[in-house]
Amino acid sequence: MPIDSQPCSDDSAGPAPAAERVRAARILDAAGITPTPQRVEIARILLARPQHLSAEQVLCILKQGELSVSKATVYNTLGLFAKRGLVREVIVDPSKVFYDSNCSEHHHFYDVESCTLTDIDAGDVDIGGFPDAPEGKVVDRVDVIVRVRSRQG
Amino acid sequence: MPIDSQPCSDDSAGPAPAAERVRAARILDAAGITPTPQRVEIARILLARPQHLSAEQVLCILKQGELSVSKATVYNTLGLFAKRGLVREVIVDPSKVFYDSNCSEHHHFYDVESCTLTDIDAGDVDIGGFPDAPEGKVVDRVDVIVRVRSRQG
DNA sequence: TTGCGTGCAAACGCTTTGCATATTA
DNA sequence: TAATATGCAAAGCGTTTGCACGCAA
Repeated sequence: MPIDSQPCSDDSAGPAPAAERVRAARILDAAGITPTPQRVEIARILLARPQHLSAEQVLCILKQGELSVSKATVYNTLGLFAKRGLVREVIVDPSKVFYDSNCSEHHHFYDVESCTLTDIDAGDVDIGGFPDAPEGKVVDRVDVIVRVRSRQG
Repeated sequence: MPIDSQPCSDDSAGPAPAAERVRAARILDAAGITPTPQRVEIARILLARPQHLSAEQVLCILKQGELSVSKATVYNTLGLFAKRGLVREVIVDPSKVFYDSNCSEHHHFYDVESCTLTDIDAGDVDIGGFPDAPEGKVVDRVDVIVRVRSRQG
């Protein structure tokens, strides 16, 4: 089980933070989520671009900023975002959940050595029909996970 | 997050235990695993038929038998079996790993409410080609997980 | 004032580890 | 005898929960 201690960094070279915060706050409003400072900051980080971050990574990036956000709030907020459809939980590693800010339909490569996710465009994978869901059940979501590793691991 | 406290039971109405143990011991031998009593018992339970059990469920079934097996041994053994290809780890729930005794290629329905896995035959899902694995990487395994829930969840 | 959001610390649950004992080859 | 396996309890780690405080409607 690889331990990824890759240092985190908020290397978003995008618009000025203030503008990003406004954008983030609008997204929260649209999702019916009260845009508190902590939530706006987390949204700003996570929704800046399509990416896959664990709660720990989000917490680490937050620590580099001015606003202090507790661990519990990070977990609560990420859970809330996921419930409201702002991000998607990606479950590929038993030791942690990744939050994916790319909400369009797509799939993933998962590098089991670096614990890193990479998107696979939905158009690049055809999934032929699969059997009907069990009686009384409806399909919630289909995940395709392609686990990769270094040659001759 | 649904809590499944479904009681466990070793309802294998198959061959007599003694014969099953012999079979299990042979499988362990073939995999180069020393067939100790604990390992044989776990193999007997898990490999009796295609099924998906969590470590906790295995532990629970073991408690109903005569042989006592510690929690640590269950985890060590399941991890060893997975490493040697006797079972497959199925990661669909952040809170626990399932061990799948069906090693032929196939995929899964996962009922997020009952935390239950059901096989989907590999032949029933066509996966059109996906992009090449990232540079220097090889595909280890492709998982398709169809998450299902009750109608109008 | 009523409710919601936050921070903190403690609790939780699954899994792993350390070490002494027991078993296997 | 040398190496491996087991049991037990404790430690780890990601995540959740309980509760008091703070702030907005």
